[in-house]
Amino acid sequence: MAKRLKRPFFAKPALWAAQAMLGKYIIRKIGNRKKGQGTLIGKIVETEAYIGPEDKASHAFGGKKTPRNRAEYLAGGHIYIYLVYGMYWQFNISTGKEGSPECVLIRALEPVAKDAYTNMSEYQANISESKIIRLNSRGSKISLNSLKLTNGPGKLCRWLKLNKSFYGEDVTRSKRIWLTHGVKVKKSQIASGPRINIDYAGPIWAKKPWRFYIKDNPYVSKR
DNA sequence: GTACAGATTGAG
DNA sequence: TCAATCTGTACT
Repeated sequence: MAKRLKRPFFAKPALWAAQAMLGKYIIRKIGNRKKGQGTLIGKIVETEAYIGPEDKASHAFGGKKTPRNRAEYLAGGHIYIYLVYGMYWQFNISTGKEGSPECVLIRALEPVAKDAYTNMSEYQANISESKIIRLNSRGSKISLNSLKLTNGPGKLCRWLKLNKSFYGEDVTRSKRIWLTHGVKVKKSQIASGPRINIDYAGPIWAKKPWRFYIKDNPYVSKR
């Protein structure tokens, strides 16, 4: 069984965790079997780091704490999820120690399917616990060539069926969502650039290269 | 009570 | 380029 990432991993600073999460797998168990749902697995290929009070782009800028963003302050490994533009959920995982409002925004996933592996042992080594991987949106199968289902923060939440009920959930304990070690990503394969759509933070903070992604991965959100 | 803008997306 | 869509937050 693939090992679940534990607290120490998430207790690290957001800038470290945002890069370390690349290549990790998000395992999402969906209880309703009726519609062929079982386990969804996505490899993290794009993230952004929000480092807390001093970061003008952070929801916790200046130490702001409200009912909406309180999950950012939880110990690393808790889910901070919120709605933007009235329709899209944004999936973040808090990092750092309890009381430190850092988090990592998950911006894109590569759906992982059995077919994507070159051999069965590699497949089983990584996701032996899961049974069915169904790449679907709205219950229907999609082909592996469908690159547009998880290449954005709003879209991947739709794919993983995440919503407010996950607010504050602890991914080191949850039975419906967690992370595993996935595949190793070499440092030379990691690219970085400015975070997306945070112009409101002003040029200094908007330019910080705190968006990280796997080079040449086709599932990275398009610029 | 009310105004307002947003860590996006897909269509035109 | 722009509308969709909605709620937490701030301000009257």
